[in-house]
Amino acid sequence: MKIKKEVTIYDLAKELNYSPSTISRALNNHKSISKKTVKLIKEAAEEMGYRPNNLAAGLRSNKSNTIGVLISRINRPFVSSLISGIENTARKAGYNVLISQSNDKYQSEINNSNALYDSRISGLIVSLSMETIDMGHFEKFMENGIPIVFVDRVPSNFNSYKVVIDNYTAGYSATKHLIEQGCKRIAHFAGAKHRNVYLERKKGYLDALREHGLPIEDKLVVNFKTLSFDEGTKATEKLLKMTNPPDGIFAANDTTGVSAIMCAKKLGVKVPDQLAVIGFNDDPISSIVQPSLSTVSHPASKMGAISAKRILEHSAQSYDADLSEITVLGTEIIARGSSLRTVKS
Amino acid sequence: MKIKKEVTIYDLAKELNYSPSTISRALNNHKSISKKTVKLIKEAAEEMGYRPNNLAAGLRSNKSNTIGVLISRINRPFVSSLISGIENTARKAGYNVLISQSNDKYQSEINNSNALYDSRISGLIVSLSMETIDMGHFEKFMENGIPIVFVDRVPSNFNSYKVVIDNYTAGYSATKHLIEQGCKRIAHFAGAKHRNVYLERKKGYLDALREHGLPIEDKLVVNFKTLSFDEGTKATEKLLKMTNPPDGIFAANDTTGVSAIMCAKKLGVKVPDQLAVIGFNDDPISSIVQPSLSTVSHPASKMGAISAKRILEHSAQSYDADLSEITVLGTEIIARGSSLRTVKS
DNA sequence: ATAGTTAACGGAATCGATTGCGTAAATTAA
DNA sequence: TTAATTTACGCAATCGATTCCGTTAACTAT
Repeated sequence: MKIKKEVTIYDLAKELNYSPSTISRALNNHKSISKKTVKLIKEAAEEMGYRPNNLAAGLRSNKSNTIGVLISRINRPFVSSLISGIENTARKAGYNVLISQSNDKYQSEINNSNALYDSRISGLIVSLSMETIDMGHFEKFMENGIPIVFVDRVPSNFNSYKVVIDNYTAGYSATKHLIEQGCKRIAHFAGAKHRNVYLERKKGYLDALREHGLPIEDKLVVNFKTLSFDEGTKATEKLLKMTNPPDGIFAANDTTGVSAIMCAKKLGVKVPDQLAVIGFNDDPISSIVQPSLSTVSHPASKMGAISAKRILEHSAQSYDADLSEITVLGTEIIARGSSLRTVKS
Repeated sequence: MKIKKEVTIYDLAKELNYSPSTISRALNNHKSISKKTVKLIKEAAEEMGYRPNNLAAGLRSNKSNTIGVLISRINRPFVSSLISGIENTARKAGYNVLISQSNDKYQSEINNSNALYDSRISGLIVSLSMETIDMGHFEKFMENGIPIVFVDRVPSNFNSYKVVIDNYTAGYSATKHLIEQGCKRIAHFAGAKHRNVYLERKKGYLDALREHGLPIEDKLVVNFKTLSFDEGTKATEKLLKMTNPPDGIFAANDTTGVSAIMCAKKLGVKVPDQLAVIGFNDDPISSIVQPSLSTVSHPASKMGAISAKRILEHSAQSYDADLSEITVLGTEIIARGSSLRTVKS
């Protein structure tokens, strides 16, 4: 296989009897080059198969036009939609997207953040790993003026762009919804305490109970490690076999919400009449399970688009931007069969 | 915000009284630098916060250590698992992953392939868009020695690495499975004819019917445009309202398979006894729907890992590699409630 | 007609690594 | 002890753009 030599602006310069500077300017629509020349050069570039070298351009101009994404794992509905939103808006602006998954491991997050840094990304979009507490590995980005947008799973002790939903209100509303359906003893499937999303959903749950005069029982709050299906099944079994089982569950994600429904059905517990369930995220499985799982909408793609836009805006302006801008998106309760009771008990 | 000047190998050279070449070699574990010096330099680099500049290194060495991925859309279970597999193996080898989604549009695929090319990726992994027929936009990669791995949705008229499953056998086995369950009139939900995956599944379906002496009816083969849930629902409705409805459906993906189950239930058609259904992919929804959807396993993550490995191997060897290597992975029929009949009719 | 602008382009340094070639010192072989 | 290697590094070109400063010619204003 013969490997062709690539066409550079020097080749174009020689061919057209212009200097490389003029070629470069023409290709970038610099105003000091006449329209005629620009047209001529662009046509020749096209014809000769010229393709810019981003490595060279990035090295010199110190702009890679690349957004780095640091997430836990890609193959989950929320995350893949998030990335889809990022990629679509980045692409429209001519930016590339570099991805890396930490698999929820702290050390991987550090390594990956370094790898992305080494590629001199224009900005970083991060959803923290489950384990991450220390933020030291993000400081070099700030020091070098590379904007970071934390999305969904954000830190509380680090000042930077953030794009989140109102997890507290969502948790409150989800719980309130169950209360309105007549639930008196509502359990909660909670995630890692140090991750804002789970902490706030739990706070919303607790406050909703309090404000509606319902008792808070420690035994009804299950702390999950990974919020997996199996973990959800076990927790549900344990709850339903209590002498005084709950009549409602607010699960911090849809996976465990669905597991609760399926487990309850297997145990002969009627959903929603004996046990009402609401999840979180609006994953595809939530509308497939029978009865379909009530849930909280999570604008994943939109959050991705906004995050990317923050980076693009930041790159566009040379002056010092306000790095502490926080975007809070609203959510909606999606009431489905798993919680809508015909006769309220 | 003060922006720090980045530390380069020149800074290290000055600080340690070595030449930049020695610094570079030491950092890359070049054998001609003594162990002592390597250790000294690496420690100083660490301490001074040195981070390599991939743009500079890539420009000079003509290796970006980056894999480009070109897929239709990320937020689908198969694709996100595929990318997850790619990313994990690429990362282990110190490679970055650039992603781009065509949204199944031909022109976007062209634009994205150019964008990836401009970043001088070390290799490209492609799952073709629904629309793509012409392969011209991939030629410049071949001409410049950049390996392409086509995965899942591959071209028939382009010679390059390919990683696929045996769609024909999978289609044959899925259909045979329905036949073994007693189905006599089996419908097929088929995808775009020019995409290998759908074409071959259909071929397998047709041959299975033929070899088992079942008639082939045009009306039972539904050609889908996007294989979406709504499309599946409509098709199922139409089929079930025929005077002589099918007693089995082999759907080319799980989404339409699930839609068939749900539609049948709504119309009062018993699954699997009156209508047995099998899908394709083993998406999460397939094990959630009731009855759970029989399907064909699709080793998405493994295919991603293998694809990435092809690129890594190709980059490692300087000699001309055999570009036409095709990897065919096996699949398994996952028999679940939607097709397993207690009493075979 | 002359000075002052503007338009259109060229020269050359620069970004931060990598690497072929050269060389002095240290080590080994004979 | 001397020649032959080997070890451990330095020099300087190079990758392919971008961009700060000119410079020339055409044009405009007075």
